[in-house]
Amino acid sequence: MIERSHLSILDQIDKQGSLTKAAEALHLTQSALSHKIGKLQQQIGAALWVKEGRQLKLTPAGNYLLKEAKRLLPQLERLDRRLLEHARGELGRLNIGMECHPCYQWLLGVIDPFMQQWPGLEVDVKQRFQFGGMAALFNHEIDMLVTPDPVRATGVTFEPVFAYEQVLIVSNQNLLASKAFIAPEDMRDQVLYTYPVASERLDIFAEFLTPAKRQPKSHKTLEATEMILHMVASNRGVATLPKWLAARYIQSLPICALSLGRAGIHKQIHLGVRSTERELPHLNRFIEVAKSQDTGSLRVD
Amino acid sequence: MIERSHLSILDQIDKQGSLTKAAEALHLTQSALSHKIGKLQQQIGAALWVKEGRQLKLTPAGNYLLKEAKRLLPQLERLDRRLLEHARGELGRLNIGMECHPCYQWLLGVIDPFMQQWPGLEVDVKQRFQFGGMAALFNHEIDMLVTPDPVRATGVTFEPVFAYEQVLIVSNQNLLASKAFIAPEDMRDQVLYTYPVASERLDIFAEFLTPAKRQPKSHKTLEATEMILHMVASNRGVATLPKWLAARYIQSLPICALSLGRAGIHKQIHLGVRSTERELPHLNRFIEVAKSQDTGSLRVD
DNA sequence: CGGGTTCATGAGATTTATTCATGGGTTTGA
DNA sequence: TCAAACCCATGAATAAATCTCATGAACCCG
Repeated sequence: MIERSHLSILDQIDKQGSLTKAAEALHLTQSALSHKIGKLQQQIGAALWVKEGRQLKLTPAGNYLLKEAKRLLPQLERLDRRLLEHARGELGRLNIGMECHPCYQWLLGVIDPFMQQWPGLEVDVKQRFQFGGMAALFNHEIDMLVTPDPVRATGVTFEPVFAYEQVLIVSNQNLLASKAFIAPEDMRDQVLYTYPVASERLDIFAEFLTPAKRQPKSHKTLEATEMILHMVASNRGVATLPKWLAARYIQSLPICALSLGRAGIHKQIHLGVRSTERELPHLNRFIEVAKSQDTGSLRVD
Repeated sequence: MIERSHLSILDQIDKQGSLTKAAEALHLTQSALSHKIGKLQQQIGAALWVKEGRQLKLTPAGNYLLKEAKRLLPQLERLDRRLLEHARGELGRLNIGMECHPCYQWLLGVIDPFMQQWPGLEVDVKQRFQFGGMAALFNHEIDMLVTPDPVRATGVTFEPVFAYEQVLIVSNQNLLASKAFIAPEDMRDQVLYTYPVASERLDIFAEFLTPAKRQPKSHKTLEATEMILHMVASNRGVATLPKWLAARYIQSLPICALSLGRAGIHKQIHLGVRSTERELPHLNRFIEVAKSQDTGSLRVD
């Protein structure tokens, strides 16, 4: 029976590079740890390490166990933290994951009214996932996924909550600024700024440039929305944003928004939850609040 | 720090219904277990059970922990089993999951040549998943998912390996047997037999009947392909099958196969793996073998 | 109200884990 | 090439934990 402590040992020996240092990290003597791993290997009937020089090197079985340790330990650590929250009397926590950068602005507008309606529930938002948002949902790392690209898979349920148009923002100085809408070939001479995301997951590529077999002059990435806007405002490039978000900046910056193609790129933000939890009252309420925001102040287009 | 043994305790008290019986199941005395849970609760600083009458009842925190236990324990048990396989010197195991009933016949034709090319690797096929095939893939319950409905999500990669047409099989006595192809309204008077799967996941509904707003006279489900064929042969209903699979039975049974719509419903079996493992030699090889089967003896249409 | 059942508790016995002390192998560099 | 530094293994002694036994209190049901 593999225990959590065994997984920690594998992990620490890997992290620290030697049994002696791992022992220290685990608040044990070198001897204690040596005894422990000896017993562990005896118990499972296979070597997990072999001595290579004076170092320990993983066997295939050890490698497998280490991989699983790195997958399972974070889940157990999360368990500890959430149990601590229960002990502190917190009602619970809603962990939200996001797979779309600009959704953050929208999400904030949903979280505020929700938290007022459901006081005591902690809300947390995560944006980075080792194995992607879907894996995080299945692993219970998050309870709800915010994404414009829902997935049809058993075990999760997605619900559209907010429709928006994805537009190109360009400097007023830019020659494109006078156009009624953008054609794929217009991008040929443009520097495109986006968030650092694989280009297959960027709508302007997936739904606009790639089908027309076009490319921008170059493609640069920036983390912060403000930086991207700054680059566009100074006419060093163009970028895509949701129209409602672009609208907030158009008044204060010398930029304008243009549809991508005559029809424009139309997207919907979806909220995904595990199907077994779809009817949980707080999740249900959150989705309702999110939908009602749709017609609220954010709806600028 | 929650240990595996703690999770087992939660699980057993839930399963057995009382601390005393759980103690027995865990090969402990009632006293030992009582001490253990006392200490556990002290350690995490929150009650997990309250005494209700002479029984124990879970608190919200306990309920949360139980839910996580039921999710994590199977993963740890799988870990034990696979480690045992390593100890026995087995090279490894390829766990394949399937989300489409009739794929089984096809899969067998792929597994055989693969196992010959890769002796020593155990292959196992699972068909039931608590939280769906995608969750099983993310949880490492399986290493490869066979499905006709791939999903675009980060963390997994799907690859088409086999194209087929989904056809309607009807008795030669059936009035439809003489038609060139089936129209949605033809189904109005038919009893449809399918595998027991949610109808949204059945192509004949999702791609044929529902878009045309039609329904069969009734919809019955059966587990076994042979039973379904028997019902069709005796003209008690109709069913859908991949064309290549139907072809195997058409010679020996009084049935015939018809396209659904003029164009027919065309599907592809996809193999999905975790993106991080896409390049693993044995998975790569399996996908190659699966693709090469495409042009092999199974290709009957 | 009494027998049967369930869980809790303290003290002592038992098992398990850890440390201490030591030794042997490997690498490094003067 | 040889000593110093580093790394891991082992056995015996010690410390800590876990478990059992014995017992008691609360509860349910007839």
